[in-house]
Amino acid sequence: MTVRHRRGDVVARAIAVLDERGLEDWSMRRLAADLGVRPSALYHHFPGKDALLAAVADELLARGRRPAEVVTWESELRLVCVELRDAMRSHRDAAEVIAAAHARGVGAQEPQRRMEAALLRAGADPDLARVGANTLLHFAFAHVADDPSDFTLGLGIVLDGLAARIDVR
Amino acid sequence: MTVRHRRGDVVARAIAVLDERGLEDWSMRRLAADLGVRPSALYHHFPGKDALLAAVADELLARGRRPAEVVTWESELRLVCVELRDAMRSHRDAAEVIAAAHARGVGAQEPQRRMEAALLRAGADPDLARVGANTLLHFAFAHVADDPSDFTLGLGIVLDGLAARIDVR
DNA sequence: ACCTGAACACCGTTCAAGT
DNA sequence: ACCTGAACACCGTTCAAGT
Repeated sequence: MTVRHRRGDVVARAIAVLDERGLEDWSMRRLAADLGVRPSALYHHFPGKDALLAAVADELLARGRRPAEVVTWESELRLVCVELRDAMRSHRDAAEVIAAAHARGVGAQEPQRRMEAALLRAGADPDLARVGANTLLHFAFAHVADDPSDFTLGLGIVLDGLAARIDVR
Repeated sequence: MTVRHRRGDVVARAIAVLDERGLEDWSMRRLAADLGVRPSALYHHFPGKDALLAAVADELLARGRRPAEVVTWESELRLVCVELRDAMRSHRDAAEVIAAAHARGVGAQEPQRRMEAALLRAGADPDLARVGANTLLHFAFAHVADDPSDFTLGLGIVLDGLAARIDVR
């Protein structure tokens, strides 16, 4: 008699193990044990550890999305950054998981695309939109641990710099 | 007959192994083999892997420092960011090593302190100096892989935002 | 001061085979 | 579709002992 899971079960349990143990102590073997399954069984659902953690990152971001009515481009950028920040604070070591997936180009790509699009709509030229989105994204990555007020202050600094460059053209 | 090394030899060889194999394949055991020594010998020089890699990070930053005559606070901040960027590009995976050491609070603390001091001298209040230094530091971390022109553009965005907040007070 | 020898408690991944 | 069993090639770290 064997235990049987679906892909979604595995991701959900992976997040639970993350909360219980932290990323440092997260392993394919630990997750398998937690699921009551042999390590090799995980490779039926995912090609490897990186892919599994990328799926975790995407799931955390998806959970954090909220329907939004957005008026100005600045408020849209703020919203994406705050959503991202909240996703990164939603579970233990979520920030590392999301940043790592993004760095490998294997997940967590959506926030960047949304911000780049918003900047283009605002009238930024393609270079500025790309660099600006990247700057904001990494700003959010870097300041997960800050006070909300520090986060807002830093975000304002970057947005002011962007606004100055958009108005000038 | 045994091979004998000093702390500095170990760090230098650690950097060489990083260049040859990359961080992914860097291990205490691999470094030990490279030095012609048993893994346990490394624990005579360093308490563990994290401490050894923190020493690597500090060495890479120290190598990248150049004597500078600086006039404006903006040019000083630019200089620190460029030095940091250069250190992060000086060897394979140097960026990850430096960022990880900084994140653990175990090394690579100097650039941040220099930038905070520069901002204070420029007349920023303590909160702005702290947050600004952090923002710039993580900006540099985040944009190692960018074109020099993208790096300069993004840096300008952040510096403009800072300048606006310093002038206003 | 610097190193060996030997062990402990782990890893990620592969693959033939089972149901 | 999902899992087992068994193996391969690794990890970081500790510690008594050697020179």
